[in-house]
Amino acid sequence: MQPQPPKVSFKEQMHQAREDAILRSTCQLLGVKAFDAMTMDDVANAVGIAKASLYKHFCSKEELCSAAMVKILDGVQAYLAGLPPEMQPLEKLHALVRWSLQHLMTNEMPLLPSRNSTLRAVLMANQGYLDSLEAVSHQVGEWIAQAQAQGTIHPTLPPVVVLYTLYARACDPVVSFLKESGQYSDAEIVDLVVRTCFDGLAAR
Amino acid sequence: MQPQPPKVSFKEQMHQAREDAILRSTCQLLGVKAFDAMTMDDVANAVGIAKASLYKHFCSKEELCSAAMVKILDGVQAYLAGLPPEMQPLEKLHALVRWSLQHLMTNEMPLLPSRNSTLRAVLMANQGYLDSLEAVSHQVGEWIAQAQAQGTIHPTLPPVVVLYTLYARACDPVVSFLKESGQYSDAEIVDLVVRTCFDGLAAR
DNA sequence: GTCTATATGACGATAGAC
DNA sequence: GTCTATCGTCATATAGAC
Repeated sequence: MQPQPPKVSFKEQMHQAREDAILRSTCQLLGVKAFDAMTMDDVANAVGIAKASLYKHFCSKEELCSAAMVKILDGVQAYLAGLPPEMQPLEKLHALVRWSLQHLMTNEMPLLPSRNSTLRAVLMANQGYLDSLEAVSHQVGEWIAQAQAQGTIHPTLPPVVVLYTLYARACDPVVSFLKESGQYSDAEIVDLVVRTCFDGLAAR
Repeated sequence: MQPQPPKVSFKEQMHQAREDAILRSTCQLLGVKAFDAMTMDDVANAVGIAKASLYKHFCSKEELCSAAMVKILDGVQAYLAGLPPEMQPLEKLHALVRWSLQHLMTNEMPLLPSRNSTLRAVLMANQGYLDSLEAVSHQVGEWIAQAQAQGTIHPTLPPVVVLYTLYARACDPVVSFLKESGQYSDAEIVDLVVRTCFDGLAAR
């Protein structure tokens, strides 16, 4: 008799698939409502399972949301790793902001929780989140340094200011406001925000 | 017998003073925690009165927070009206952003509620807030138009994008992150954020 | 593991004495 | 108008049957 990896794997696959579905729903819900406003009933209904079943996968609302956020960060990390190596550092930073804004446009969970949010406090207490954030920040930090060395990002700006300014686009309320005004397409809004981020408001 | 305005006025002054204290505490609390996370007990404790007394002034949490926000907007309006007329439009816009950021640094309620917040939905349903916001926006909109005519704000940017981008500084998470990093003074942080807002990240 | 049903606690709002 | 005490409601989390 051979060992039976597929049989064990099937059960685990089901488990994993359910967990993914839970995390996907959580990410979408957290894009639409704040941490405090989102209930575990919301998540259970969105997934189509009973609330009690959620707690078989995640022992608390905090842990669930932290896991969802880590999933998002892992997605960014994968996207950044897949950018063509010949791309210029400034272009890679552009791509990062575009990626953030496009996900913001489709109401997914923001890459960065906005200030004063309960979610922020939850995440800052979660080591897994901090580790993932550090990994992404390290990669982005390299590109910032390279862009400053090349003179494509202003060299006198502290790198950490550049980093946070880029991250902040991921929860920029300008996007929602412009979207609600109905005057611009999603693509136009992304272009406009990317432009104001890198080029500023003042005339050159 | 003459009419007695001072006597009536005294009682009203007490009432007004209490109401101001309630609004001040509310503004501070909403700077530190989100609408959902702030409780009426928090407000009552901060003011030093019983929770039931709050409801003699404001009939609901929503109304209280809307009033607090209108108070903030009135403060901006007064500040903007007091700017010297000889000031250039671009400088007035700089001053607006500085004002927002300085209040953000002291953890007061953001001028603009961030996306997905329950507070945003509450405010959008409040006519008094919308009126005050419109008044401020009208004034700022004039300066934006003037600055674009002078060529000090980039003329091809839609004015509404400029307006929202300025407003968004009032809830910019970059401020909290830089403040928590402890590397920069409050004044330096304000300078850096004003600079990235108007001049962007890219080298000129 | 999934479900229904429930325990527990928190918060918005009010009743009623002073 | 201010207080203490309380009600009604809702959300997190769990118990226990299947």
